[in-house]
Amino acid sequence: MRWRDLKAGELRAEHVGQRLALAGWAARRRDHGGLVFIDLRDEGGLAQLVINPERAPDAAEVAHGVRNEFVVRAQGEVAARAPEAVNPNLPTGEVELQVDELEIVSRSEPLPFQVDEEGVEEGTRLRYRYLDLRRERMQRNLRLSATVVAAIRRYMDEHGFVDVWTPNLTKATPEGARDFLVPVRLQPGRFFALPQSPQIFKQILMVAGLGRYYQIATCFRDEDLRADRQFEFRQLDLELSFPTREEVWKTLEGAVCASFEALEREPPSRPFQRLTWHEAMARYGSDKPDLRFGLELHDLTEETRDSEFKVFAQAPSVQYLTVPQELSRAELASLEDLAKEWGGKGLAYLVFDEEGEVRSPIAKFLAAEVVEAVRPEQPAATVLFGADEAAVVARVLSALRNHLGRRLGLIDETRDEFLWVTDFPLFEWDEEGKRWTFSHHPFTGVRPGDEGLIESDPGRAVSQAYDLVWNGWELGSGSIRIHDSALQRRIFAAMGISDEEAEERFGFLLEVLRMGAPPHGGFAMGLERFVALLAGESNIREVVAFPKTASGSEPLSGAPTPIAQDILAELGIQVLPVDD
RNA sequence: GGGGGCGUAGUUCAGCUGGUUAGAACGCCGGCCUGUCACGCCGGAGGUCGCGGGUUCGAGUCCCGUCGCUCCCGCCA
Repeated sequence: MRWRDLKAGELRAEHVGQRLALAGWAARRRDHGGLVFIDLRDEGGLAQLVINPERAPDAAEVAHGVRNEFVVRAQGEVAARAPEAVNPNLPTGEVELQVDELEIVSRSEPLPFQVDEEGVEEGTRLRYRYLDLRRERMQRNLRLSATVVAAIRRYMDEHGFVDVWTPNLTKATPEGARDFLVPVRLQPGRFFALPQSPQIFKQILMVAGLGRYYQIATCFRDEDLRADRQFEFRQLDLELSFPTREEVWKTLEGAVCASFEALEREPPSRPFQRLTWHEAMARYGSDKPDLRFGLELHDLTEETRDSEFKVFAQAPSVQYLTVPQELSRAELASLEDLAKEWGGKGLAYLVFDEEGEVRSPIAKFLAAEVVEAVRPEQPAATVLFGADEAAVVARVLSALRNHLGRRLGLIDETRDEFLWVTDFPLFEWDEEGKRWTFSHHPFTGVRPGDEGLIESDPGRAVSQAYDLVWNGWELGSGSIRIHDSALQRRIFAAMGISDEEAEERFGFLLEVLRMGAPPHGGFAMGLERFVALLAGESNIREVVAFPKTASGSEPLSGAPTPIAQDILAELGIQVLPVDD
C-alpha cells in the first residue's frame, strides 16, 4: 500500500476525478456534526478533506475523533469545489478530496502550543522544536538554507574547487577563541580541540598542491552566544593557490550571486563596493558599515584642539554626525544613554532650529568658527559629537548612526549593499596583555612594502585581510596568507611569541611553509548569517534546526549534562567546582 | 565578568496607588450543528502568579536573593 499518491499541497484542478490517497497532519478540523472538514497538512502545504456521512459513514465516524495534529491518511476522489466554496487563500483552494476511507495513523496529545500560533516564547519553541519546525516559517527557512547550500556547492564544484573534509578532532590553539575540548580514552589527560575553523588545514592543502579547496565546514567556538553567534556554525571555507585578492573576491561574489539566483532573486550587482578599513572607520566609525543610509561621520579634532571646551580640546579624537531633524530633549537623553552604554562618557550636541538658531548646553564654550564648521546645509538639524579615544568615538557614533538609521527610517529596506572592507591593520594593541596582537589571525599576509613595519612600527603595518559585509552584517573574512616561513616567524616575534614557543604551537605549520609553499589566500563566510539575512530573519537561531540558547544549552535534549564519575575516571578527568 | 528587558491557565496576554473567589482569547473536555475554511452556538475543566525569603492585618502587585529566557558590552585568532 502506498501511503499517499500526492503531496497535499500539490492538489490541483487537473486532478479532479482521480481517486487518490493523501497523508499528513490534521492542521484543523471543522466538525459540523454531519459534514466534517479537515485541513490536511504535509510538507507540500494544505488541502481540504471533506467527509460526508452519506458518502462514507465509517470515515465520518473516524473524522469525529480526529484532533489537531493527528496523522491521518485519506482515500477518496478529487472534486472541484462549487464556485462559492473556493478558498482563494489556498493554492489548493479550488479542489478538495471527497473522502471514502479515513484512517488515524498516529494520534497526538494536545500540543503545548498551536502550530499556527505566532508569538510563542522562544524557550517553549525550542523545548518542542519538532512542533515548531512544523510551522510554515521554519519549513521555509530550512528549505531556503538547503537551497543556498546546494547553490554554493554547485558553484564551487563548477569553478574547480575540491571539496576536502578536514578533521573535527584537532590540535588546541591557545590563541583566538576558547576551544571546545574533547578528551581521549586512549590518551588520558590529553585533549583534542574541535576546530574554530579549518584554517591551518586549508593552508596545508595549498602546500599539498590542491590548487582550489572548499568545504562547508562546521566550526566550534566556546564564546558567549548572540543573535548572530552560536557555539557551532557552518562556514563556506575556501582557499586558492596563486590568487590575487580580486580572484578571491570574484569567487565569493559568484557564490553569493548564485545563491540569489537559486532563490529566484535579483542578485546584487558585481563587483561589490570596496572600502579600505581606514575609509570605513573614518566615514562610518565601523568596519562593517550599513551602506543603505548616509549619516556619515566627520572629523573635528583639528578644529577643536584649542577650544575653550575642555572635553573637546583634550580628547584625542572629536567627530560628529548630522541628524537631519531637530531632536527633542527626551530623544537626546535616550541617545545619551545609548552613548554611555557603548562606552561614551556623555553626548554633546548642537540643535539648529528652523531659523538656524543654535540650542545647546555647550554652544557658549565653542568658538563661532567651530559652530559654523558643523552648521548643516539645511536648518532644523542636530549635530551629535563624540569626543574621546578614537576607538571609543568610532564605537559610540557608529552605534548612534545605526540606531538613528533604524529609528528615523533612513534605511531603504529594498536595497542590498554588499561591501568589501580591505586593508585591515595587521596588528592591534592589546591593552590587557600590553603587547601587539593580530587583528585577523597570525597567518594573515602583510601588504607588500609594509614588511619593514612589523618590527619598526607594528601599528602602521597594513595586512592583506578583507571582510565581506552585507547591510551592516559581517558575513565573513579572509586574507592572502603568509607563505614564507621566515616572515611567519617575524610575525610571531612581533607578538612576543618566542621561536621556541612558535615551534611548540605552530611548528608543523612553520615546517610546511619551508617545503615549497605556494602563495595562497582565501575566505570563510558564515553560512547561518548569510541564510538568516536571505530569509529576512534577524536571529540565526531561526535558520538553525536545533540551536543552543543564549546561555548555551539545547532545550530539546537538555544538553549539556553532567557525566558519571566512572566515565570521567576512564578519561582521567576530575571535575572541580567552578566559581563564577 | 558587566548592563537592560521579560517570567500570571497548555499558549498569548490583562490584572490600577497592596485589599473579597486572579480574568480574557485561543487551545482542551462534553453537548448541538451537512459547505466550513480562524466554522458557529451552549456548557465545563484548567493557576505553587518562575522559585526562596522578607515587609505588611493583607503581596501577582513592594523589598532582597535566586533560577530561566532574551538583547547588548566585554569576549568572538
